[in-house]
Amino acid sequence: MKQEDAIDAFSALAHETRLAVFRLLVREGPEGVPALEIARRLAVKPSTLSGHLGILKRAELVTATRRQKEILYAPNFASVDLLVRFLLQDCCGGDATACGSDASTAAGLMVVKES
Amino acid sequence: MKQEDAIDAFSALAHETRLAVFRLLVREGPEGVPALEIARRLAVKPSTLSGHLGILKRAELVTATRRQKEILYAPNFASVDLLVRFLLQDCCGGDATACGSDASTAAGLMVVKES
DNA sequence: TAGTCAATTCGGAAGTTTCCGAAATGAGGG
DNA sequence: CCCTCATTTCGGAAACTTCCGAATTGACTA
Repeated sequence: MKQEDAIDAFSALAHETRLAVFRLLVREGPEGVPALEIARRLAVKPSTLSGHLGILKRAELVTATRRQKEILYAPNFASVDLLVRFLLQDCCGGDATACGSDASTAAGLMVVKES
Repeated sequence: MKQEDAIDAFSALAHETRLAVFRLLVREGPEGVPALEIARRLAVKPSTLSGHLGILKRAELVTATRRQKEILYAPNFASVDLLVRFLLQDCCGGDATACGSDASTAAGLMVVKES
């Protein structure tokens, strides 16, 4: 992952509506939710939502698949995983025990990094 | 964690210089690095960096501690952990096996969520 | 092919973020 | 107390982001 891609992903999530969309999709799971249903549930105008979905899609945080007339949006968990790994890469110069000592929860993320 | 806090954190990371600062601090570990050394290593003007460090600090992604004349900045791993948990909260309506099926790496993040 | 429903594109006004030089603040040491 | 060095604050111009109505595209059905 390049820095630029990480910035696209963080920018995409750094917005009230887009973060709400992503979390809604995470809750709903891999099946996906149609654009217009997302718009209705979050009380956002369809044209506005379309722009936001485009940004999330370009950042590869969501996938879009057509089902008849509708387009279903679903979260891309693999991208979140890559993003977190990128953020914590080479933590403490590679000696992960050095950061685990003061933040027990961070150790959990280190395990992810190693897996 | 409130949505607003998550947006502050994602916005903070959604910038070339700030992301580079955070990753530098992750690599350096919990000891911390003085502001002016960060500025030098990333070739950023001190006044510009100061604004960026303030944004990272307000988002609670870094901590600042004084050591004599210098202020040492260090990453806050616990906040990253909270942020990822917030993002993936109630994944697949609570049935984590539903998302693990198609993205093996995502399962790693789910483990974090459960720990 | 015409009709319908779902989703996207476009324009442009309003708001927000970014940058850096110069000046100000703050902490120590002599 | 004064000096020095580290860092922050301020201003204001340039660049980017956000919003939504109207028009458009695209896909399925009859």
